[in-house]
Amino acid sequence: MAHSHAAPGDLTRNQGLVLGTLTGSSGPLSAYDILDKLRADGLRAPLQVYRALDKLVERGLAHRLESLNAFVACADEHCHRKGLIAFAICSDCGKVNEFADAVIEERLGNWAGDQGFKVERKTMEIRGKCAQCAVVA
Amino acid sequence: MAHSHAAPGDLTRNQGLVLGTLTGSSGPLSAYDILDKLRADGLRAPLQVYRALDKLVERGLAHRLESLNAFVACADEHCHRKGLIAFAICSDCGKVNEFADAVIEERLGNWAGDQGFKVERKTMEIRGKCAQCAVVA
DNA sequence: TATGATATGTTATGTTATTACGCTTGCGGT
DNA sequence: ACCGCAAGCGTAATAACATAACATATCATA
Repeated sequence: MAHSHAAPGDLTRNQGLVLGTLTGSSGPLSAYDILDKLRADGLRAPLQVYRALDKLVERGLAHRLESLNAFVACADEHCHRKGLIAFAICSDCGKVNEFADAVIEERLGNWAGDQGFKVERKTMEIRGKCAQCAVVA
Repeated sequence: MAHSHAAPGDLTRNQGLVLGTLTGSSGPLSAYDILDKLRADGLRAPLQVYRALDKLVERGLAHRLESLNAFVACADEHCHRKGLIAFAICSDCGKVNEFADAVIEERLGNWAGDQGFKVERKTMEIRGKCAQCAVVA
């Protein structure tokens, strides 16, 4: 399964804390942001956060935004998205919109097939102004 | 023009040195990799490299690979690609293949239009094994 | 020649991520 | 019950990536 969520009960303490922090945030958080929010819960070192994030990302419960060096909780709580996930990141308000597009994924698959390229991970991020922020500006 | 190359003569000394280093490399280089290669030419501080990279990226002569925190020279010397550029990065040999796909770009444009999202930058990177490395493995 | 825009050089600092090491916990096999 | 192993955890140190702040220099052009 490319993107299977699991019950929160499967999470370890640190993983649960980190996921909870991401879920409770309105925007992406860096690992150090998360660490700061979890000091009260006993976390002390970056590695504790990075290890939890690795597992969460591996299981599809969180995503890494490469262009931000930050993380978000997966917006899709019910596993509807199995494939490529794209992110639209507002450079004003910081909000992230997660979406999927089967056609894009197919084109990518075709290209890879033609080239003999064996895909392991895909990153797609667009930066700009969300509808709200575009109007204001 | 979204992606216009200019004559090398337009480049400053530092910009020329940095672009030359990227062009001479078979794979992506981090800013610090570049700095190390240019110490002999008198460069001493990361900022000198980052400033040159900023300009080169702005002019489309180089690209930043977000998922690697590294940079490559633009592979397209004659300005044929104006739009979204995607990168296929081999996790074995490190080589990067640059390509464009009009359909993907169109889908992205449609999505953005529907959402009222004003696109400023696009990042698309796929990680995996290139044809050569996939065979060997 | 004065002005402004762009580039440069240098030091210090901030931010993101990993290496290395050892201990603990849970669990299957004998 | 005991062993052995895999996964997780805690801590300290360090590596890798990036920017802030400030001073100086270069050059076109008004």
